[in-house]
Amino acid sequence: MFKPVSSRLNITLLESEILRFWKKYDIFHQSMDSKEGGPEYVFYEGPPSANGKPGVHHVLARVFKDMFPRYKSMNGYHVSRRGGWDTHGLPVEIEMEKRLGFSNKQDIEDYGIAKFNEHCRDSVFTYIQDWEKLTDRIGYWVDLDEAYITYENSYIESVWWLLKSIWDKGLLYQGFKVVPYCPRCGTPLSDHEVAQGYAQATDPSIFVRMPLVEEENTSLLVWTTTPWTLPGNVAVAAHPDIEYVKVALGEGANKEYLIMAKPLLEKVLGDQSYAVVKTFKGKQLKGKHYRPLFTFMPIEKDAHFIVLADFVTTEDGTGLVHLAPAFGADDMQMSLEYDLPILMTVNESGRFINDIRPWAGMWVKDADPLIIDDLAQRGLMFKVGSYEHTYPFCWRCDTPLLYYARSTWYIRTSALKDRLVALNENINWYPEYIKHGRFGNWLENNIDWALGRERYWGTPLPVWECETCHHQLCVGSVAELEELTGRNLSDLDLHRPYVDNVHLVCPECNGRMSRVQELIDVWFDSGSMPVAQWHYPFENIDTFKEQFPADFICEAVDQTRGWFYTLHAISTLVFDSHCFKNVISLGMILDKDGQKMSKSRGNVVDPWDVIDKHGADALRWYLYTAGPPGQERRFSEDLVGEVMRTFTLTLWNTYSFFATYANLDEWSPSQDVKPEYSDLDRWLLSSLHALIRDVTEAYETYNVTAATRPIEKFVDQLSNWYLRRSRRRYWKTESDSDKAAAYATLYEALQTLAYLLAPTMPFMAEEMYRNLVLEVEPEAPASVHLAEWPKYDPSMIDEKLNRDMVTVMKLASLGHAARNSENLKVRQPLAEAAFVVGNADEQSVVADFADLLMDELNVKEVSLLGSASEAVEFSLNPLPKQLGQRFKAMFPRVRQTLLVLPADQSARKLLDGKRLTITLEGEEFEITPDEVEVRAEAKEGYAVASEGAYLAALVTDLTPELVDEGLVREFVRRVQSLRKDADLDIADRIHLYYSASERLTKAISSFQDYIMEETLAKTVTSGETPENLPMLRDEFDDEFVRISIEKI
RNA sequence: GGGCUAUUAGCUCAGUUGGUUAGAGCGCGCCUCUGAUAAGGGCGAGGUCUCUGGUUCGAGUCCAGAAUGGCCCA
Repeated sequence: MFKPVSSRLNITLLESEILRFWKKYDIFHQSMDSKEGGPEYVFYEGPPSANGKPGVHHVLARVFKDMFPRYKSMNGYHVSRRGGWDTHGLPVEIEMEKRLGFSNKQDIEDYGIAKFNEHCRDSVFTYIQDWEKLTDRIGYWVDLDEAYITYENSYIESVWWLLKSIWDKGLLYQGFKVVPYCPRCGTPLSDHEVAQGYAQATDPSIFVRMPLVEEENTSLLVWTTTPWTLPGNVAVAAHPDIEYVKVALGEGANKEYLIMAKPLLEKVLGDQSYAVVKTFKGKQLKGKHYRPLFTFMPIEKDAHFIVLADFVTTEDGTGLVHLAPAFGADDMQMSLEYDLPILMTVNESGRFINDIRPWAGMWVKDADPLIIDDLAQRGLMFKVGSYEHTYPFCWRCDTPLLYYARSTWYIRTSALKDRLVALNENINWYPEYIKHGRFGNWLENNIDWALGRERYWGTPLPVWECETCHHQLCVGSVAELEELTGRNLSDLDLHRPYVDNVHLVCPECNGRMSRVQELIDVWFDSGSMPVAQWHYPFENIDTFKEQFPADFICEAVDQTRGWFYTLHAISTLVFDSHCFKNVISLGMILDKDGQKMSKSRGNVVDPWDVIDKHGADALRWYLYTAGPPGQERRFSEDLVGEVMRTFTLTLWNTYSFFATYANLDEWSPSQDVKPEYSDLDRWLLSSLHALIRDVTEAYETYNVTAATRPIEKFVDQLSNWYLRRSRRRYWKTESDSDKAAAYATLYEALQTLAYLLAPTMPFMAEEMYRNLVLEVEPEAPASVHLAEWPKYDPSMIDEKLNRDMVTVMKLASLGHAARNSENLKVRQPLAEAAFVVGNADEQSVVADFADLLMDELNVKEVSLLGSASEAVEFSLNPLPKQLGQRFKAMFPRVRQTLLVLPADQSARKLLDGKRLTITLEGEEFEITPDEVEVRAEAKEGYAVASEGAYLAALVTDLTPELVDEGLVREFVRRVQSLRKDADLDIADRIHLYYSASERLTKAISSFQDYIMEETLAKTVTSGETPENLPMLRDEFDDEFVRISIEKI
């Protein structure tokens, strides 16, 4: 016996029971332990940070992460799924600053780094319970008890080891990074802060001559709005593909040549007269040297020549851009590319340094007019004006921000660009376009990783520098630090400020060494997890080797340049290996109007609202099926409700139907009656095995929609076609081989669905499995998640049968349409339905599925209308695909020729499988039946419906017997609804009493046996009805009836 | 400003190597079926496939440009 299944589903109750069951028997750990010794499948959890509440977008990532480990586990793989938490970084600090009411770094220093960091450490798990609860509730199986935590000493030590490896390869270096900087506050501003302070500003707009060294009397014309940056100039950038010109201006002694971009000639020179001497592409300027405007500072490297850059535009200026690497991000980038010197002409207060003699100590903006004068006096100023634009100011003090180079640490990832690109080829991306698009482009244009952060709560950069001789060394472990200091540091917290208090003796000069101030980018933390989660190489050496690289990772698309990149970069740098083999990059979740979900918009959907209402499975299923995973998706609770109605409940009720009737019949998979499968059964099983095949294939290629949507379609066909057409087979009293086949087929389908749904709807699958499988097979694994993934049997798949059933469905649909067109209710039996089908192949379906069609359409007979039929008129539809490909440009004429042929006659030929011959411009062509569709239409006077090559026609004449039978079916339906209203059980027997009008009474008595069978009536009595029984009166088709039933 | 991506019915999405009448589900209206179902079936309303050019006998599909949304980076 199966556990009874109510047709009413209480989803939250069901899911909570299953959660209890999983917990009680620790099924999650069993699912790992039981596969010990099997092949490893490696999954990496991208660590979330628990200092904010989890939202529906976290659910998205988590359910996608969950399905593949579950699938692989069912296929015999051992999948350990270690959780992790990201705990460092600026967001944590900002949250804490807010709470403590701080507004800048000085506040933190005054408060004390130790105390501040202690608060940060405490705050990172503020919402950990929300995370754990939600993770558990949605059925995401991940090992949070063993989760790695990025702030732990062991984790940091592994990160140090990685940094040391990179240091040893000479790839960790100190350089400059240009940041928006407030000279008054003495601090860089974050992007967020900069965005608050944009305002309209007027700056000088000057055009300066930079004379070329090797071309007489010829200057580059260069534009800038920041004259104070000119003493820092080291190069000029031109666009490689823009056209430049050399123009001649002036007369006699004033004659000179200028070089600038051609499209900007008019704008810059206005109505001055000039002559274009030469036109050429920007790339031809590359490497030409010019005389520096200023020579205040000594320069050791080659400088003052033309470089090529894509960021040069022809919107403003001259198409030649002055580069001062200390004061512009693009400029700095070019200096790395061309190895240019970096001239720090300005100090941290925004004033010129002493080397800049005429203006030393002057606030740079004040120096602008003086610099302009100086250049003008030397004949280098071509034109002076002013320029209005938006410019960022400090949101605190309104000082104009300077873009200013600060010393910081970099990883020279650009040195390994080719490896980064090559190793990306080993990765399977889903969606595929990310590989060579967003990610590949990013790698191709790789720039060095700016690693340093001047902050407090994070992994300290383990570089010590000598205060005397500036010798630097990188420390890769606590043991190494102990050796260098000769102290026991096993209790040392590796965070600031404690680690800053560790000083070393310089091996070069015996001076005192201190740690540099910086922390590292928090992305380096998470990108280190393959190594650091195991405290490799200090422990778990074998485990690390077994768990690297990952088979599968999955996060949202915003991680492309975040975690995906840092994983890839670190493993390329340290191991020369890719880090993950398969990756799914998920689209973002938007609200129902396509807007980004954000707290400020107030459109954030709380996952709990959805889960409490529709359950975790429905939410999961929605997320898998709603659209391609890589695409952003609009989310609303209603759409999850739709999953519930159209999929979950359909499946549930099929399952409930099965359990109910199987129990009534005491059917079990081991019963002795040998099943005799019908075509309908064979069709369902054929579809089922094709489904197993397709879903398995989809999992193997990480195609989530293909692994889920077909299941939905199958369930729809199972319920609304197979079961609807088979219902009577379960109702009938005798337990024959046909009934056995019906049960066996439905059972196999439902049981298989439990397995196929296990990775995606773990709750529903568990419920079905435990009832359908465990109840009859107590030795089976206790959970579907411990069971084996089903294998398909190719011999069960009958493609022809699958196609035929599609045709049958189409004919049935047309039959219904035909009834509808004449307002003929399905309850009214008709004498005959006749069909036309498109081609010879399909003609057998009408005979093969005659019973099914008769039953579905409530007709006494079905037949096939041949090509000779009088009832049908044919026309030709030349098929553009076939004929177009064959005749190309001739197609329109071929089509015309076919359309003017005598349609009826040609169609009959084609229907008999013969070819047509047409003549076109004196040439003869044979047209095959595949190239023309024959369309059928009924002549007047029949109830018909047609679509393309298919047609259904109904014989509408009614005999008195057919009318009687129709009346009886109306009567039966009313008895049934009375039974239902009276809350009778489906198997309850009744006494049936009625009184009715004369015609109906006659009909009822002549179909008495049929009525008794349909309504489970032991007796049918006409006349007076006993008192106090459920009763119904009704009128239909000019007849009157009163019905009462009595439960026996 | 740059890169990537998307835009098809009121909503959520399909749409094969280009094939002439662009589909499904939900929602809406009418009808119908039902002792598994919160369901099923039929009909109907609802589309300048974001726009502009181009290639082609033929473009939702290919190419170029633009607009708008999203993500990332400046």
